[in-house]
Amino acid sequence: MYALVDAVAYYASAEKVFDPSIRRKAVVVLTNNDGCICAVCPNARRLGVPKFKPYFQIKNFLAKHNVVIRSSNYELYADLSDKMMNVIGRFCDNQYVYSIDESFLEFKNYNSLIDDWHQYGHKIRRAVWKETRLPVGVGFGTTPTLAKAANHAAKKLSGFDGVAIIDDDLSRKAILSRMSLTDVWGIGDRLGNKLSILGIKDAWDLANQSPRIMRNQFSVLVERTVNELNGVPCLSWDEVRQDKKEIFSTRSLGQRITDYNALKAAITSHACIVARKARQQRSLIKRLLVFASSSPHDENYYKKSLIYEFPAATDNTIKIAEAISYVFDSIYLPGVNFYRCGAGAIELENRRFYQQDMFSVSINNPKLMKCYDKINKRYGKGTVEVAAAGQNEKWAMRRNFLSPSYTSKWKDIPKIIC
DNA sequence: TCTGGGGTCCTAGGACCC
DNA sequence: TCTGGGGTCCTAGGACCC
Repeated sequence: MYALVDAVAYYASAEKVFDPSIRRKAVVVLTNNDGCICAVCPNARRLGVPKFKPYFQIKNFLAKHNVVIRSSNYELYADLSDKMMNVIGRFCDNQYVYSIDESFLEFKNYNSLIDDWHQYGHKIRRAVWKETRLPVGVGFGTTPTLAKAANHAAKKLSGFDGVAIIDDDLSRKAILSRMSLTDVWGIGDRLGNKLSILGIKDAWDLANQSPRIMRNQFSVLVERTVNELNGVPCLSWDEVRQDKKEIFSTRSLGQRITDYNALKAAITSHACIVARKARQQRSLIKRLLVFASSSPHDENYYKKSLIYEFPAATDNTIKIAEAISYVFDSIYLPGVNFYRCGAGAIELENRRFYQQDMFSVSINNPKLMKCYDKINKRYGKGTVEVAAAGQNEKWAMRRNFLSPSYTSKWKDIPKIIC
């Protein structure tokens, strides 16, 4: 048995944790630079607030309905996510944290222990609420895709109370026949359209297609989805939680940059984030893509990217920052209003199979990086930083509706006044 | 005044080589 | 009359997810 547990409108719910005054209100959270709406709490959803619409286009509507607006507070969300994941992880054999608010659970040795999955789901929900004040939905299924479907039902379909289970044909049909194609994990707008042209109307229809034909007409991915919808596991636990093949860090800049040093610092700090993420999954970076561009909405759209190949794959932040200085001059162009930039590891190697560089004196020093990560974990991000990543915040993102970092900054710790 | 997210994976097509 | 291979690498763009 698998489960998918995720938070209801996570960012919006996270904003409500330390601010009970907005718990019953309609709340939305904006993306970086307050660009688009990226989280809509149930109350706001009822008003019809759409997800991923540019904020400035819907500003008046939100004001009219007294919707509470918040900028993304990643420090807060990341910290609450850790707490939430810790609670959830206690309830299963294996947990795979799939995104900031979702985790897959695997139950190997529980089948004989649990006679009522519905109750068990509520146990998880209650524990998470009690310890973090975050509302979660729990979906159980015999494959990861069915667990996802059950999770959808738990949160979005009437008649469910935050928990849903797909463990036999009856429950499978009952839920899938009420789900649209694009509610199925792996089916987006495009595939949804193409499938509906073939007369496939909902998730249940899709489940009843021949996997072979789906493979021929579309791809092996759709075939896999069909199989999974029928309870045939195709995504093994290891496949669900494979290491990333690419790791990117990119961002739109709070304000446009023309300055050489400012852009260089911004890109360097992205590269350092990539390095940190690579270390987390024990990968080394062989090739790093570096890019910067103006806004695609501007005239004279400028975009330049370069690939730096390391002689020997590395996860060393210092070497990676160094690489930026090698390529930066070929990316920067005076006079361009840079709007986006970033870096991405596009070829990763497993550290276990590390090939040492015969000609390099300094080998990868895992101790240094371990220490570096530990300090930053203990004392907060940015405590130790490569100087080239810069201290100046000129390019920091725009966050006009930022809530306090209640759990990660001393000055923001909530005070209880009696 | 001006505003338009971020991450990952996959594939088609072009360039180049032998 | 018409015909012309196969592999690798790179890039841009598509698709999907949250």
